[in-house]
Amino acid sequence: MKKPRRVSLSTQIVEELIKKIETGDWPLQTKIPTEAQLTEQFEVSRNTVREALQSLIQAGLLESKAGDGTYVIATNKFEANMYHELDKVEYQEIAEARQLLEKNLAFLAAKKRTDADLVAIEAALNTRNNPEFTLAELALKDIDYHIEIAKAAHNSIMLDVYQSISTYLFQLIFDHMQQDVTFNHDDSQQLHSELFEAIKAQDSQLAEAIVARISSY
Amino acid sequence: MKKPRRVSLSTQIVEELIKKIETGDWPLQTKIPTEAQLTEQFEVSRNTVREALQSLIQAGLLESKAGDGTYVIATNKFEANMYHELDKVEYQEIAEARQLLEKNLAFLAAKKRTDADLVAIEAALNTRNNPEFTLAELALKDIDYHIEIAKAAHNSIMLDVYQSISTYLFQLIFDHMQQDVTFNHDDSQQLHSELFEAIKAQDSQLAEAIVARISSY
DNA sequence: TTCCATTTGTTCGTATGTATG
DNA sequence: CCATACATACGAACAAATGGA
Repeated sequence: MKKPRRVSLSTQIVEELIKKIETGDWPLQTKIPTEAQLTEQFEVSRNTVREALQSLIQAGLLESKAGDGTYVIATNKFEANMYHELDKVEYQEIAEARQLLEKNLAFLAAKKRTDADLVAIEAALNTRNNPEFTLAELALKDIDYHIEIAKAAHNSIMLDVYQSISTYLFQLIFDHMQQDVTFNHDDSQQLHSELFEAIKAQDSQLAEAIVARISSY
Repeated sequence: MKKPRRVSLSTQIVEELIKKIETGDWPLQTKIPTEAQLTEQFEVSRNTVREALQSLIQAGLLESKAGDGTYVIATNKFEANMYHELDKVEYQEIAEARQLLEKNLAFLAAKKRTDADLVAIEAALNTRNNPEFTLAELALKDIDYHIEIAKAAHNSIMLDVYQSISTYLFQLIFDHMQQDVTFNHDDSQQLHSELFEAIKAQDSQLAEAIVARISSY
């Protein structure tokens, strides 16, 4: 009843544009093609293109500037609703939010992970545990690992939230590793492996506790 | 820098229509004039009328039915937000995210609340505990109360996240209260008062535990 | 600084499709 | 089947803002 059999052209274009944004083809701050270019690409009228753009502007993903162009200002619904500019937020707040979210996500992942999730998480873990990595590389892989866990939590809202701040986590994790003279590669690996095992065993309490140890490391 | 730039015709029409709705000229369920009539009345093209109507449909104040007409379904923005229709999956995810975030926020608030925060939280609590409220009003005040707690957590990221899902929370909380035949106004008040006391006493563990009881209610 | 090409913003007219009663 | 009303789409024109020459 509620499903329009025919999807309007502007809706189809909205889908295409969202794909570009979510896959990272058009990262934050990207100036997207002009309306004229999109008109040509999609072979529709400028009005139809504008209708699609208007939807995304309304949703808070795009922002248009007269005489200039249209820019990507958020990559998902949740980022769009954030009133604050993430890059102006206090370092300490990001660190705190990170720890809380990672605890929540590990808890959920342990409860809800599928076998397929386990495969993905283990793959990320093995990549992360490459001893040849520099600290910078390790920080990136660390984020990848936690994002896999976030996916296993099967809650798209929490995943969006975590991904929104993950961009800013790199600097945080990297600095942490560098400044902490006691940072130990092997201990860190050990903890992350334990986390995987807890999720595998579906021990959500343990998973949460291990994340707390990782974060306060 | 915010100079009063020219107002578009469609924006002017939006304002006229809102006036009609808010003053009660067009009460709920009113079938408003057809696009053709509005075109004539405002002396603009049908496109311009449609653009204005589209804004109000997006805002949730109007609803249009092809082949029939356009109807008033809410008379202010607050009502409009109540009409958020959630599918089953989103519903579950929001409920889950809500519980986790409220636990996190209560924990942080208990640790970091200032005396000024306490005043604000207590005021929201007292408002919430008005026994004359209907369930709908109670649901709204409930959200206000939790947002005050979120502010006391002093983490702008977590606050943003919570506020961004709070628009969806009304339906969630309202349904919960309505469907739960065991829902007890007094018990609910008691728990919320206990939560306030725990935050006041800065007992973060207890605050978190109470939220868990509230959510699983 | 002014000027200009580019780009988005607004508005109109028109045609055709789709849903309702 | 038909009249009505909304839905979608196209084309065109001019206005206004922007950034750079």
